Amino acid sequence: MSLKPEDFFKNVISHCKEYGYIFQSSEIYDGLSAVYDYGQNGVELKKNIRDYWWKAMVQLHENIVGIDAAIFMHPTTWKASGHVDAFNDPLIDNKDSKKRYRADVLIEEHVAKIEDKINKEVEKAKKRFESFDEAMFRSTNGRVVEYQTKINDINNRFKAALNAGNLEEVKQLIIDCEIVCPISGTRNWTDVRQFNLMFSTQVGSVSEDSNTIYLRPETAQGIFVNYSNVQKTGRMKIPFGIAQTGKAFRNEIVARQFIFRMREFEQMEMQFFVKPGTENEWYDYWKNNRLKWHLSLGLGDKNYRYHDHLKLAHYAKAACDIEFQFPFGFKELEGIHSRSDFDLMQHEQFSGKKLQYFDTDDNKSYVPYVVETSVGLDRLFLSIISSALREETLEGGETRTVLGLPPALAPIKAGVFPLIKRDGLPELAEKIVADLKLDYLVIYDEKDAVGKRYRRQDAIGTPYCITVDHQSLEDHTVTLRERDSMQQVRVNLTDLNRILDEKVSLKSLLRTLI
RNA sequence: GCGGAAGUAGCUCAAUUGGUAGAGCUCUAGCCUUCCAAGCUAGAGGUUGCGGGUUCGAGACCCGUCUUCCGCUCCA
Repeated sequence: MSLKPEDFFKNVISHCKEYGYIFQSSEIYDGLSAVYDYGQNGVELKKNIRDYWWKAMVQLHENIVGIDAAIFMHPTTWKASGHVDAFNDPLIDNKDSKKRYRADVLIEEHVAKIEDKINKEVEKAKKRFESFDEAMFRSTNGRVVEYQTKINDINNRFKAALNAGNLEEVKQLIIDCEIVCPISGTRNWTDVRQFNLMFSTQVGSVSEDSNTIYLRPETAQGIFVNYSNVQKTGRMKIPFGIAQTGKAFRNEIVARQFIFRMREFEQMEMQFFVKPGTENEWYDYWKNNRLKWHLSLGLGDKNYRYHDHLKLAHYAKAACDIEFQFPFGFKELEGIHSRSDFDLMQHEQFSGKKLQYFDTDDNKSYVPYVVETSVGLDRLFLSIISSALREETLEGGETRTVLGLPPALAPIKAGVFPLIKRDGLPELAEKIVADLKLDYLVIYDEKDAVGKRYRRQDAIGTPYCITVDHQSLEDHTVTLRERDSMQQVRVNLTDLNRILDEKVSLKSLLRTLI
């Protein structure tokens, strides 16, 4: 593909729209930013990806079960998880440099500078006096006391402002401290805005107070709060996992790049509960296992890489991403995190319920450690569709647009065509459709020349086309045309089911994982 | 949120300095008959993203707004 990545990405987006994969949300009302709808083909591809993940996780692992937790959860869940506190950043922009800062960070840095000044005074004094009482110096030296008072004032004002949710006061504090933008050097600041990661809504009648609940920003907490339910009712023995797919919602500051970062998106997560001390080996196991799953899609091994996190989130002991080479560069596709016992401990503390596991081998109880695998279904969708789309130049200079989807994931498994629209060919084709549709989503098409029908199916990624001709009426054979090679073979009607089963069923993909 | 670019039929794009909104593909009905986007006939599809303004007249110029793409920023 000689197109620039930027233009190629535009092609992907318009192809998605043109062929019923993805539409912008509420398009007739000018759209809704960073929200997208899946069309008639998109919903099938997405469902197939989800099924493949689910079967690879739940069906192929005897010690993994699934759940489907509600999107609404008790508000305390998000206090326990850290989402309420950790994601309420006050933000401020410098109008000259166009740079955005966290207001709290600006103030903290300012305070740190004053502290530096104090330390310098202390150092100077240390050199000057033989016997030096640092505590005494700090509490009596005029300049140091002045600095310290300033720091205390700033901290007090800042805390009070944050607690009161008074963002104007935060801005005033930045102005009063004469904080300048490190880039532009100016004090030309915008107002401070609070950015909330979580969407909130009200339960019960509208006017009742303090019934605010959140739309979950991750599905994982639904698993953690059900840990005990599943462990007990499923008689699960550690190590075991709980899988879940579902919608999550994040109020991203900038949500862009098509379906890569959306405000409403679907996660596929699996939380694996292990004995403390064994988390590292399980972390490695899932790191390998998940990459193997991705590679099985056949999108090209060089399109994937690991990215180990150096800076870790508050709950994590180790974390890595599996990144994929999207049209706009390598970006996170899946995260594998060693979450320690952080989440279950937090929920124990906030709920007052024991979330422990009695290990019969050791004859003792403990809170299990967790290794998480978390993949974005929409990102996976984008990785697949963007690497599948290609434009080929055929002999004779014609071009054809092909969506080379993994056959097992393709929305429509086969197109069934009568070569011409008479002589009983449509009837036989309809009969084939009636038979195949019990197992697969197939499509009947009799409009236009057969070559055109082949191309139509190529563009939506249908892996096989079955064409009925006059010979079919005599010997019950049809031509089976393969999408990528455009090769045709003559096969018996009675073999169709077996051949499709081999080529396009999820089973064929799942087998590569074992 | 800031800066840049863009928005015309389902898709890809035209439309002279401001002067009747068009083509190809797609789609629908029919003819023809046929293994790789064939041909013919007829038809559908538009308040030029939306709202104001300037003008005798706006797709074009001005203002606002929405959406998308790119860059910055943020990202459990």
